[in-house]
Amino acid sequence: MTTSPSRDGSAGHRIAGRLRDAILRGDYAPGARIRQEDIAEEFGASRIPVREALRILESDGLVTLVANTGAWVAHLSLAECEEVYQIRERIEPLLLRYSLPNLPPYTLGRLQELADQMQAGTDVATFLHLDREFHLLSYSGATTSILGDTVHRLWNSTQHYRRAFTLLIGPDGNRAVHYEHQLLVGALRRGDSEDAERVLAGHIRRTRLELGRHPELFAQD
Amino acid sequence: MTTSPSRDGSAGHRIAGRLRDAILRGDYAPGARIRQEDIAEEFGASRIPVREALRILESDGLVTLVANTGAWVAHLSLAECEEVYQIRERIEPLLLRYSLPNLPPYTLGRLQELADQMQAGTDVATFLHLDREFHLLSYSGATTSILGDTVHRLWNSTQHYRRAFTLLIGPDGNRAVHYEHQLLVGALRRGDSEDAERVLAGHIRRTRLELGRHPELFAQD
DNA sequence: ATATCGCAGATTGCATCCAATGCCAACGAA
DNA sequence: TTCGTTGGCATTGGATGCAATCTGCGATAT
Repeated sequence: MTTSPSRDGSAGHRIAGRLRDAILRGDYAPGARIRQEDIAEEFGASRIPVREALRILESDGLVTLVANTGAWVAHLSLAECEEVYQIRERIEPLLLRYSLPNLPPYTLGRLQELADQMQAGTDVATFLHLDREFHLLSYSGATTSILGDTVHRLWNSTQHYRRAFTLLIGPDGNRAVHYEHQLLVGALRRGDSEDAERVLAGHIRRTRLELGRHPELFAQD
Repeated sequence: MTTSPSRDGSAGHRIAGRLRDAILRGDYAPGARIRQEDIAEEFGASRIPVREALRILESDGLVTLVANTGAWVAHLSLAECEEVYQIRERIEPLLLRYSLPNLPPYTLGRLQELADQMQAGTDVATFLHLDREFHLLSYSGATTSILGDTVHRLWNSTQHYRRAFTLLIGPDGNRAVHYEHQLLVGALRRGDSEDAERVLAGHIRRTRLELGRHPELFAQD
């Protein structure tokens, strides 16, 4: 009774979770319209929990709602995407600092595994999955509530462009990514918070600058 | 047209706005329970738009929802509040940097007015209002979407504790606040973004450290 | 006396139906 | 031909009623 039956208790949350996965997986393109009735039918529910789900996803930054008009899969302009990366560059090192003292050896080992696996080379979909797991796992020691949620939101809202970018240049398009991952794991294993923060900030910053060189990813339609 | 003024957005948004003001004004204490039916009756609406409003306020960080159980006015622990200030310390200078180049002379003059007015001394309620207007106005030149919203959320979620703290030490409890405001306006008028960012970061940091000396503001019940 | 089980009241969650709003195409006038 | 208007249609927003779930109090057994 205290386990987790109420986690996905409400239909609204269940629908939100499934929709979130679908959007993050790329099943819906940014800017695509979402009709309440379609989703309701797809999940065998009425439109009330669908509206609930859309609200949740809006607060996640994955959906844009316009009153009396409809819902669309959120899309970012290049400027907005760079903005997100600027925010991440400043707060993810902070989150990492909260996390580092609480990372158990097992997790540090797993991080090394993930970095090695990415460096060894994989397909794009796997790389995206591993990269996401790598970074979010490095934050898993943090017991923060607001900061962790905020970072999650930022990751989600840029997931699509991260995929588009990786598809463009390939999972090995820039070796620096792997070097930075290795340096980050090294700093974490030494417990060197300061160095880890610096490497991470540089990692995010470099990604932002690379993204800025590909405005075609943000073409409006 | 002859009906009620429901044209300014959906009823859910109207209710959310009114509730938000009430919470920020302190009409509801953190941790207080919010029953859907009470709010619905108060606004002469059904519970559907009330739930919409509660969702909006949850994404604002002002309300905590628990499935099948209810809604409460959000309350922060000291650790969470310090966390919010750590985030603000890192991203508000960034927002200020986006804003500064677009601040018109009129706004700079108004900022000077506000700083002077606070320094001249007022009651607590007025000080809180002026301080909020001052800082948010200094960000008004920024055309950012995500960053501005994030900062707004953080301000809202800590508003209650800012009020409690100011009530405790008075609007003149620490002169440094006014000096920092004056330094900030000076840097803004000179267009010195770097200095403005530094002053602002210090301002937020000092406030965080002061808050940390008053854990009694966060007593749980 | 204390802990546990169970029932009743209260509260939230969801489905159905109806109203309001926005979009769009067809029509008419300049 | 082009612009403005108007009507219908599709979609979202809201109210009511009912089902599911949780909290609190009381009874009972140990």
